Amino acid sequence: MKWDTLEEEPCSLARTVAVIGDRWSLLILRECFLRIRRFDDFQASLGITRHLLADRLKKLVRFGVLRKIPYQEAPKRYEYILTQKGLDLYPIIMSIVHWGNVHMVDARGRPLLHEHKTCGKMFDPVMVCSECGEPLSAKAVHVHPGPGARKSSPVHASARERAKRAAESS
Amino acid sequence: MKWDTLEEEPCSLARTVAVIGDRWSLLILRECFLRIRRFDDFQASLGITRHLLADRLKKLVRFGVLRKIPYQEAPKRYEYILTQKGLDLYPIIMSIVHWGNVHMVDARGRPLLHEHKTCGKMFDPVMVCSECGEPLSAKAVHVHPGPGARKSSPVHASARERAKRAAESS
DNA sequence: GACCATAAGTTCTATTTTAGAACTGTCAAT
DNA sequence: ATTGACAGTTCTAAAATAGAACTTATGGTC
Repeated sequence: MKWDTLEEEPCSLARTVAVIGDRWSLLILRECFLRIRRFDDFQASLGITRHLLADRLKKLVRFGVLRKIPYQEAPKRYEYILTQKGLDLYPIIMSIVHWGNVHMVDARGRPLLHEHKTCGKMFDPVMVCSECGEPLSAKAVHVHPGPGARKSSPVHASARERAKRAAESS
Repeated sequence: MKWDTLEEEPCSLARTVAVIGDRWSLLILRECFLRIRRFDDFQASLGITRHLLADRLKKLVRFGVLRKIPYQEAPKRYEYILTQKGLDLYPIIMSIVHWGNVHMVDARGRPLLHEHKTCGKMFDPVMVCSECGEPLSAKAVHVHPGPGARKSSPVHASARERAKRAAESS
């Protein structure tokens, strides 16, 4: 696959993967949410090569997730800060962290705890339905093609047929 | 960085990135949630090379996200289905899809719409606090070191000092 | 019995990406 | 004049990926 065409796929997941779907971007964004803003600080705290860091920051700026803000003239120096589009990635980051908390912790326990300033308590993120407020599970969701759907199904024909037969026989 | 050590980092995000943080894994998992289960079907609907698909499926099985279930003997054939650990990735998938819906759609609109069977309405996913039920934003969350935290801060010293000076001067 | 199709991989080479280290340019402070 | 901070760029070697062909096992067709 050509990764520069992924962002044009008729799939919101694929388009988001074009932005954050490599090994470094999510780690860089984690640092952004932890208030890291400068090139050398990203480099030192992540151990990423400078080459790749420059490349990824450029990509995140191009996608409008980060913005370069000058913090000094002579020599020109910039900080990388999250745009609103970048801040909106927070639910993705939090759901990833939460899955890691549940399924990937070792005996020592969670590396980080999260306090909700609004209510003052330690919390976990929960994903709910915008309409009824109930927690979401994969089985309770049905998918419909939207206005931007591709004509042919993304599902391979033979798989479609098998699914159809299975539905008929049930 | 050696990617095989990422899963041992004292960071739940890094450990999850070890599982899903490459370009193909999330796309493979999208297919799983759309009921794709067989090798050739993954291959045909994604256009991934067979080599890489075999590799990624093996990795997802190793991490306990997918399970191989035999569906025929002679010759032995398997289907790949989501385990509970895999099903628990649903909030990550949904938050990624939602971000793409909001920030990456073109003029034609969303490729997919989601209906919540429980309430019967089209919905968007919302991330809320488990304790008070309020929607979460990055600014309303404060991070504390947990029992599994590393001794030294993940934040580079010079950045820490800058943050300290900034806090004192405010 | 020879031939083709299905399915789930494996093997091969060529290309692309990444790692790791060194280097560049600009300015401030000593 | 020298050193250090900062934000990159440039280089080569190593690793990952793409793309296509091949393998193994079985069942059905001519």
